[in-house]
Amino acid sequence: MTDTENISETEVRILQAATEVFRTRGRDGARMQDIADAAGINKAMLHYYFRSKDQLFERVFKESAAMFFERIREVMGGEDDLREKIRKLCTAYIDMGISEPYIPVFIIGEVNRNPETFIKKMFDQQGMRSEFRKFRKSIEADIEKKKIRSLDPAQLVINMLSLCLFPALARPMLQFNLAMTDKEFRQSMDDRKTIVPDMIIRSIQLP
Amino acid sequence: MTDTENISETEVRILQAATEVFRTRGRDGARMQDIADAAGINKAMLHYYFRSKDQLFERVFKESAAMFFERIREVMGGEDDLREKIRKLCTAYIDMGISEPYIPVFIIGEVNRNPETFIKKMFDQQGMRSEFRKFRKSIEADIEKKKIRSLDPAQLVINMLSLCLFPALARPMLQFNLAMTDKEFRQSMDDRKTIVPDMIIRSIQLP
DNA sequence: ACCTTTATTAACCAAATGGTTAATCCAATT
DNA sequence: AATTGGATTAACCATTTGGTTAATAAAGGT
Repeated sequence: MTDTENISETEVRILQAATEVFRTRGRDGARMQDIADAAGINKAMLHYYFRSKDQLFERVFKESAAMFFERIREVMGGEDDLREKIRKLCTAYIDMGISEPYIPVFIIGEVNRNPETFIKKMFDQQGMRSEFRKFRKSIEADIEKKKIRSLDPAQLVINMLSLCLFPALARPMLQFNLAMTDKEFRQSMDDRKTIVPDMIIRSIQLP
Repeated sequence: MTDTENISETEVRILQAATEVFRTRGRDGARMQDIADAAGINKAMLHYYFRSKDQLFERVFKESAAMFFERIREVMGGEDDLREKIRKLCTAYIDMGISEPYIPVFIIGEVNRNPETFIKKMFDQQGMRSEFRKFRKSIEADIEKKKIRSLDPAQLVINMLSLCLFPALARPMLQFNLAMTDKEFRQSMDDRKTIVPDMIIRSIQLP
């Protein structure tokens, strides 16, 4: 996503540091000084390159959102058979929840604290709505052909995202209340890579 | 939860205002002055009754957590048949997501920004772990009696919470990207009160 | 009426924080 | 070598913010 050409090394380091700090502390919790320290540069440089905290945040958020939506866009727009799409998407999101859990946490967290207009502007650039239209069409075709039971495509998407992403969002709570060790939690996320698609597929199968 | 006796009217108003402000703005985003304004009192009163922002936040968080866990505790510990438990829990949580969406958003949001020790201390008082132990036992009994397929009780809990709570957490994102109006979203949440339990129950049924 | 305790307020304070500035450094250009 | 333009820094500034204080009002007990 980030233009690697025509962008100074300092700028890259700032963005990396800002991403780290914003994702862990959130927009309000993040301190410009902390970002500068993490990048190993002077605080004034942040403003030199990005003018304000708002603009720096916007940049980081946009890039995180792009990563977040990349998978779902690919899968929804792809040419695979529906079952295959479901398996791919679940694996991709559960993996993201394991290896980069801060991304969903960050996106969901900020989306809930910001005015609609701001968020809409960011999501608009993701082109999700057109991909979803395609996906809806292909689902409707499958229903027509009686390959799957009649269902609302939006509900299918919501179910997939819920089952894949919620555990990453709620990890500290789940792990504590269900009395799981780090290892056990990690193992159960691995298990979910088959449990979840199986469950989804069973839910769309004809009776 | 809140002792209505032995607590001044001012204290109650502060707590209501603080709950409102913390839930919408988050701990870091919340300003003591805003809370005072919302309560219609002087800022010094906040410190008079609750000493510090931290302690006020802790109080609000604890009460929110109590509401959040109340349902799952009831259901997991109850005497109902498993299918009935599942239906009750799903309805309760989806309703919470509709009528008080800030509660799950708040809990999940803060849990991800705070040190483990802090959170653990709060969750400990919810007595969730012992309820979960009972629930696990009853599931294992059902598996033994071949009433349901063999499964990990923790995964069942994770699946229920995911399908019920994620939509409330991700609402702004889902609604925008799936191009749903407020009315449509609300309707689809209502639909989920049957979709979700059906899906869960189908997933635990013997082949 | 007088005293004590509790509640409430306005004014104040110190620290933190986002942002600015003026000076300096440094590499490329002439 | 001198000039120029962007990169970088230390010091500074204004505002915000959580928290305190000292004075006052109200309530309760004697």
